[in-house]
Amino acid sequence: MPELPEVETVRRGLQPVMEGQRIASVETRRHNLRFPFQKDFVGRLEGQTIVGMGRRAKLLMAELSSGDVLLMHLGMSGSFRVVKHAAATSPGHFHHERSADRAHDHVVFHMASGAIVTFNDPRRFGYMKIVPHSELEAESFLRGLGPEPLSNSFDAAVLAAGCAGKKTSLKAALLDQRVVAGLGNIYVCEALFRAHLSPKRQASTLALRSGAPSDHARRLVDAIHTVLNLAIEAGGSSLRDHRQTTGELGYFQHSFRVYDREDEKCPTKGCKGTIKRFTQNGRSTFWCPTCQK
DNA sequence: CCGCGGGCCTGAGAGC
DNA sequence: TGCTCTCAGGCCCGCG
Repeated sequence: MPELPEVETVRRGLQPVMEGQRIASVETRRHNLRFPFQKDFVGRLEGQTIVGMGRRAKLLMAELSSGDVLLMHLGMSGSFRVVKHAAATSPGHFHHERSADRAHDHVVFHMASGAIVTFNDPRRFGYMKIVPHSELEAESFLRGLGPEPLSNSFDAAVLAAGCAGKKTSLKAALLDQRVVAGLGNIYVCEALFRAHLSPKRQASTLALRSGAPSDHARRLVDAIHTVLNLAIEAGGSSLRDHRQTTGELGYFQHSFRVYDREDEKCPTKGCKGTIKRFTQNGRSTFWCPTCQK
């Protein structure tokens, strides 16, 4: 499911019910997700206040008053849901507590406010890990991540430098979280389409030209910014698993220009091409061979 | 450094 | 209905 826009959508949904709130209790309903829960996982959460709910790449990061940080990754099928709001703040929005007992609800957060938040993950590729704030820099899930694509630290020069010398395809480079952090298969396809760049192009062709980033790099950065911002505004893309924390679907899938649109007419004005699909690095690439060069 | 295959899991959809 | 097969938004490993 989740690439940067979906994770950001989840973060924005969790923030009002978790940030500034104390965790009363936590249930783990199995011993593992992708990895076994750490020893005393629950004990390090209960009683703590969530000072901030942040995001880095596809990771949610809940900063705790203890100085620990709870890292949460949605894997392929993970989702969070606010199943009950704080009693005092939204008395009209009671949700029956049975909604906290759907299949694959693996972790349940009971906030001191009365709010209940569940983490559901059928495939269990997701994970949670508690790391002391002072050890974040050494944390393997964070170390080596490239720039945040929507931050000031990401621009055409940075992207070009990240692609320099890479013999792999441009698509593979964009999926490499060390080059830019947070893109996945959908948004890479969509950004390449919007930039009119071929997924097959060698990544190094975006490299600096006599010290300045190429127009291609500029176009691609613009396209990445545009598609991520539009997707966040739409609450992410729901192909199967992604839900907002309210349970609503995201709706950016209706705005896909190439992803999952094999055999459709290319939406580029004046282009007579047809959207094609092929396998690249073991994953489906959707593109228009006529206008992506 | 790179591509590839396999693995981790479950569920949805297609075809028979 | 039900079986079998393929595929899925992520990511890691080992191999050649």
